[in-house]
Amino acid sequence: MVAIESSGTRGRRRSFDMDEAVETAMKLFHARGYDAVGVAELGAELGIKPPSFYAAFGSKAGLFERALQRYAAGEANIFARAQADGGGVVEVIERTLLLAARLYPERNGVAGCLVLDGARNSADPEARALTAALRKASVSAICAFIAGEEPERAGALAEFVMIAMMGMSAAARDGADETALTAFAEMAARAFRRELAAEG
Amino acid sequence: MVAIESSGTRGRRRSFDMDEAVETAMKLFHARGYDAVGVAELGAELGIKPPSFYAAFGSKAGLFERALQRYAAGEANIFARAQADGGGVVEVIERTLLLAARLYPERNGVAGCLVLDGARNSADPEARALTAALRKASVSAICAFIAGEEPERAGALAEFVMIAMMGMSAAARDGADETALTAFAEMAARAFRRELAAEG
DNA sequence: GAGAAAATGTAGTGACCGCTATATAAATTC
DNA sequence: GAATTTATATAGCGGTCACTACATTTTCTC
Repeated sequence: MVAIESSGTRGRRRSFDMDEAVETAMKLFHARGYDAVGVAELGAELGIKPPSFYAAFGSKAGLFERALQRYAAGEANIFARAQADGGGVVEVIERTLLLAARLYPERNGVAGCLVLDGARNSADPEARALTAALRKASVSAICAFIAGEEPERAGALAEFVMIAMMGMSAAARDGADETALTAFAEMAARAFRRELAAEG
Repeated sequence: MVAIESSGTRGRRRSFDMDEAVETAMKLFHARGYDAVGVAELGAELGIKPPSFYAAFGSKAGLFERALQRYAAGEANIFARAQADGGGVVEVIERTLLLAARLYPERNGVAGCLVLDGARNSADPEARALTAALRKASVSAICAFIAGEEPERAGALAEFVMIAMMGMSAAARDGADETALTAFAEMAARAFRRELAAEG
């Protein structure tokens, strides 16, 4: 018999698509937060039963980690996108803030940032640690970038940007629309520009 | 028999102090969020068993509502405190932001604002609605105050303050200390001052 | 004291939590 | 085909969730 589709690995083939499952889980976690999405619901939504779930992802936190990786690697990595378009510190930070204002408002039940708010108030230390690590990496990247022009105040300025993003994410999850967030982002961007210009 | 302490109402007297119980519940909800604090833990911490709990508060959300009222009526009502000290819009808003930076950092396991983050990601719509109502009242109060000097842009400016507070609360819950929050608050206050001064 | 009213303690409700033991089905290599 | 490997389905684990039925104790009014 000729194998129609040989995968090279033996054993029964997975009956569901991993990427698709992680994508679905990502949306669910993003929409309602880590704790509010149960394994039973994930299994039902993904079309897989508990044993397959745990064979594939190890645990609920394991799937959350994959969802976070997918999130951070995609278009939700706002600072990376803003940085990719080039320009100086002021331009990139302004683009970062405005992009957040455009991406955070609710769309299909999803609002804010998964990294900033996905595990907020979670009772699971593992889930909190996963998002915390990504936040730390994010603020470090922003800090390093700013340090290229302003090494002295890079830390405080990066913190300013991060806290502003946290505010926008929280506000978006509380229902703020793009207009409101953009108004905030523009004020924050002006503030950043002026802080950088002062005694620079 | 002479009644040693007649309460005027008949029936067995409550064996615990209501205010004390609400205070304890407030701290627990504030520290870990609404969903992460169970009725069993509340009962154990408050020293009351389920039937007394439900007789006194009606439900877990009922106790949360009392905790929120206590919180909003106390020293955590930052804007009210800043406003009470008098001064113009710029002074009051600056005081508000700086007071938040001083109050939000972790102290005894409690960080950030109960109204802003106490029910974040909660699966209970009632708990979310309770905090949402207080947020709405807060931003309305700030807006009305700003409108006294700047009726045109009061809405956007109040939103700016609110979103900045949300950012500080979230950052505090993620571990930001007073130094970091104060740096942010000062930048936000300068931004507010300049926005108000521009074409005012 | 009798009766009513309010709070209490004991015990347990059904539902959901994340997770797993066990057996079976489907794919491989030999 | 036999052995191995992987994924599947069925069923259920102990634990916690918010909440309650029921009987008892305490305190009131009369």
